[in-house]
Amino acid sequence: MNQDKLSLTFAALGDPTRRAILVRLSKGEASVSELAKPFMDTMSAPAITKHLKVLEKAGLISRSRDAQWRPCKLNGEPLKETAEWLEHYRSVWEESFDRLDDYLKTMTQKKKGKKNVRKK
Amino acid sequence: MNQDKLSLTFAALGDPTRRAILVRLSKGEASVSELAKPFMDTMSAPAITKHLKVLEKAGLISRSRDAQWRPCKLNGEPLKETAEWLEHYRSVWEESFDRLDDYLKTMTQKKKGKKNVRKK
DNA sequence: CTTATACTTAACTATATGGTTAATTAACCG
DNA sequence: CGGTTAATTAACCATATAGTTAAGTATAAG
Repeated sequence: MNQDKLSLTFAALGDPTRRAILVRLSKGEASVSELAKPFMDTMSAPAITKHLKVLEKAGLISRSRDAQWRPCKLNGEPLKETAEWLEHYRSVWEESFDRLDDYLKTMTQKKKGKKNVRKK
Repeated sequence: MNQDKLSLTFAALGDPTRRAILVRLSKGEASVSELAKPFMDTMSAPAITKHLKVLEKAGLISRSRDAQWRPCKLNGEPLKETAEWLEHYRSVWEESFDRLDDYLKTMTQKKKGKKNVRKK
């Protein structure tokens, strides 16, 4: 099931219903039925309960109790950690222009053929 | 299978083996066997092939051909998109201190009881 | 006490995921 | 040609995921 925190978070984010729930929660606490409302026509209540469990296991939400309601609130911490993981590789996507540039230079040179890519 | 791009990317990132592969690729192109090396003792070659397919379907890597080798290279674009999705919610984790502050204020007041959270 | 509302649990189903071993394809090397 | 290396495909398996319906729990409200 991939126990590590990052994996749980990324996996939880890998579902559009769950991302939509998080977006809603970023605007403030909400009860389960409030969260379920946009999906009422396409999804049953137990399905939402399950999604909430996934989010809770990933630490993305926490839940309290208010009479028969179980208000959910967003916990940003795991989002922060995934953002930090990605940030570590920002150079990869920012340097893509540079690498395209390198590639074009290599192609227009066309002196010695390939073979300089692999080492093994 | 969750077709949308973001879901595919997040799901692909939800596995530590695949993240390790991406980390390796951020240091430059590599053949499949190079990528497989750190997992040789715990995982078979076909398992790596499958992980690479997941990464490829998410657009995170692209593959070329060099004799019997199939060098993989990282494509940062989807990482950028997931980072942007997360960035949209940066305020959520940055404001957590403020919200804690609010909470403490509310608790020390302790005048009118709860019930101001839910609307439904 | 009964009923309605909010939500969860249980049991089940279908498909996806992550892994395996064995066989296959493809290219190079002597 | 025959062998070796690189990687994929096929067939299979166990478990996880994402959903369902039906039943159960908990609280509020008449």
